[in-house]
Amino acid sequence: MSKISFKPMYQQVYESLRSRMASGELAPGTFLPSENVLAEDYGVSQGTLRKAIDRLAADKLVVRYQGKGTAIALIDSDEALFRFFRLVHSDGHKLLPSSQVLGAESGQAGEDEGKALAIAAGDMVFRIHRLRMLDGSPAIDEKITVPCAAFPGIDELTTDHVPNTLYNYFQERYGTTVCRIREHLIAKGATAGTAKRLEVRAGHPVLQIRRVAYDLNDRPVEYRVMLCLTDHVHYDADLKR
Amino acid sequence: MSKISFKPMYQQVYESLRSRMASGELAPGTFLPSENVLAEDYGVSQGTLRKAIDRLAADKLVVRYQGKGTAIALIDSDEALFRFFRLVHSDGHKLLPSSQVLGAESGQAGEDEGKALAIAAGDMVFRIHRLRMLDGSPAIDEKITVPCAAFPGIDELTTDHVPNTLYNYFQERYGTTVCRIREHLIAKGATAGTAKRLEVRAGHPVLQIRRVAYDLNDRPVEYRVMLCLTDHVHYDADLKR
DNA sequence: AAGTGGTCTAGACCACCTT
DNA sequence: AGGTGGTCTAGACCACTTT
Repeated sequence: MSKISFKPMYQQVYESLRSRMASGELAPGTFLPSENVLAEDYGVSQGTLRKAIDRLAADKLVVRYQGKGTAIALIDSDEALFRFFRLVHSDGHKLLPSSQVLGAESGQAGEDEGKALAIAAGDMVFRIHRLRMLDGSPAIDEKITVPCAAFPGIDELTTDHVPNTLYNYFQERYGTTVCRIREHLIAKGATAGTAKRLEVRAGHPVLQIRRVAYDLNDRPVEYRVMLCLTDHVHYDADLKR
Repeated sequence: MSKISFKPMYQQVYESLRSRMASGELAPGTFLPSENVLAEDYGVSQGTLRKAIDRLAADKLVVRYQGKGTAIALIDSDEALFRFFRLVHSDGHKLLPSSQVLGAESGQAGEDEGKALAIAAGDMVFRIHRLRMLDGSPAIDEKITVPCAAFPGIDELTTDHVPNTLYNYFQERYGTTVCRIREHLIAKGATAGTAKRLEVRAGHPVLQIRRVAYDLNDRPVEYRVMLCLTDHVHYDADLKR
């Protein structure tokens, strides 16, 4: 073994478990084998194995229940929407946007989409266009692009059957877990189309959020552009060093 | 001992070390006693003590050097500016803004400032107004408010002597370590004054970032409003779950 | 009672830095 | 050589959940 490739055991175990989750061998919602069993399997002590699971738990890929076991995290349930949703009402109260799907159809990836999703321009993608409301008035004009190759059969979705918690759908139907997103924010004037949908004049300042979502293998699985009216809402970022 | 107040030893040690850092007893840039010594002091095993320091290291409050010891993190040096600075050039290359101080004077806190800094409106504050440039053209119109009570003597700063890495200055002169910031982002049209300074027309869309910075005791120590031209720059947010 | 995760210990060996 | 942090082990005891 060459020296530069040395990795601590707990890291190897961490990576192994993580890739077994990525491959679908360990499915969301099920329980891991107990720490004793896993330690035996990997031929390490329980302490070393715990250190690996500590990292998975810190990543929130896994949830521990004392006395019961360790479960592979599900993205759905209670806070499905809010894990990656940083837009909050300025009054502090929660913000549960209803949404109205304006379109859902497949097409060929453009320049931007291809680059964001690490596919070739022209590859098949599926697009969802949706308008999210807040307190009854339109607040977010949202366009979502997803590579068909990663989600076979997704192009059969119709406007009336787009799930409103998409990441939950990815996980349940495709075993794809979104575990990281990256967002680029700028301020710009609303285009004519966006302005009409948001019921403001063209050029009205809107917050543009360009998001790329990554799965457990660090591959981009979704590209999303949101144009937000921030008159009664703001983007909340909390940076701990 | 009542049951509900039970805390694991490693957490007690973590909190103790953290508060000793907050009080200035453990100063930034110095080294902690060795793990063996600390374990002895606290009457715990080395493993338990390591777990406490693991958390401090995860918080980046402390840096470990194998063979040398564990140092209390300094905020200055190389990446002082970029730890909390999320604005990056759209071309990807780094962005080192030069700044031009437009004003630095004390005054009384207004409504917003008081609420953000958890002080009463009317309490003395010190304000810095500064314009940051990017590639030679103005890009950020920045107003900073700091409570005088937390930084005695800061009102003696003059326009020509405002340090450009403020958090570094807080730490070196006052022993105050900014360890967390919270930012609220919205898009809005530039006011007349801002527009003039940024050399755009009034109403031009700008990204407004309202930041509150917190010290180790979780007390707000700075309030900052940045108005950013995002024509060649964007705000970069990375959310791992 | 048996199994699970949660805490804590004592000790071994290693890699790295300093003297 | 001696001290520091980094890894790993084996075992103890506890709290919680299930059977």
